[in-house]
Amino acid sequence: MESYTMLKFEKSKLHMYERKTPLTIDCGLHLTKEVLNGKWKPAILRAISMEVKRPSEILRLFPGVTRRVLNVQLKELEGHGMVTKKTYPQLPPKVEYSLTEIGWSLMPIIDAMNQWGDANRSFLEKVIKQAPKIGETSKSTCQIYRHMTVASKIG
Amino acid sequence: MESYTMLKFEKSKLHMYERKTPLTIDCGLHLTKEVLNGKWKPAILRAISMEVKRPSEILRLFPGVTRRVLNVQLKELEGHGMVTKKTYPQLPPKVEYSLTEIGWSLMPIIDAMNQWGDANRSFLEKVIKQAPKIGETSKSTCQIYRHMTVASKIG
DNA sequence: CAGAATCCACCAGGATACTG
DNA sequence: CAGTATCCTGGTGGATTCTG
Repeated sequence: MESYTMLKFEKSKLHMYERKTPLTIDCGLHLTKEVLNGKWKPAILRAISMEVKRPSEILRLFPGVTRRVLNVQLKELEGHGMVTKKTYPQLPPKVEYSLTEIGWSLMPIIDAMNQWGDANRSFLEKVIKQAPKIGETSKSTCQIYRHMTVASKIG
Repeated sequence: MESYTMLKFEKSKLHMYERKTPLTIDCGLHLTKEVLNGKWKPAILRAISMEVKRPSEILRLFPGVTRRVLNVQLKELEGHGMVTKKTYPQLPPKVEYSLTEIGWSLMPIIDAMNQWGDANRSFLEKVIKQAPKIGETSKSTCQIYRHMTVASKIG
């Protein structure tokens, strides 16, 4: 087609053309994805929403996450206004995170993700294993359900 | 609260308790995240759900995505069973993607993400810009709304 | 227990060019 | 128009160590 020839020889012009309706018509998808961007962010938010709010507790909950990574992601969540951090000036140090209002408003989405994954678990585990590519992520573990049990026992 | 005191002084007990069912209790969150893992995956799914099903159309819709990346992510989505690919053996080649049933079942989540991002756009754009870290991702553009308009005109 | 500082490996994804 | 092959880089997140 001619347009292809154009693309080859008049690339700059076409480029300009494309750029005419250029940018920043971001859809909300990307904003949300940005906030949830991080291997453990949704899980962390979910944990905090279930009263697992101390870093050490969260670490116990997710054996796969490092202290550094947890700190980084918590800091990002805090920077994005999804959680607030409360430090108790005592020894040993004690820190608690809580969801902000907007952080709470994220929970339906996270719950939906969780439910969808659970509902389709067998299928998903199969196809994800089949896929040669990123199938590694499945090594991440999540003990949140267990914690719920434990928590209910504690409570 | 007493539960917290317990958590402090009988930590080891709690710890043991948690560790007893040690691992691989992946929660659905990670499965979902795996499927949606990719800078453009949700947007692509959304596009396909709105009858933007040809690669060239999708490319036009998202100026930020490359052909190669689009192909990769489409292939992953196909591998995960979220979309199916139909190739028309003709010249010029024509390809159409459609959502599978399970792919469709993902749309409520994607829509929710989209709505949440839109509903909190001003706040999110502010805090994401503030955050020194990953604020770059905002350069991604999304013309899906534009396309909707265009599509309605075309249709 | 909380958290910061380094160092580092890996890969997602962008740029480019070519084929059918 | 669709798809592949290379090459390259930036950033995420893992490991380790040290402080308060």
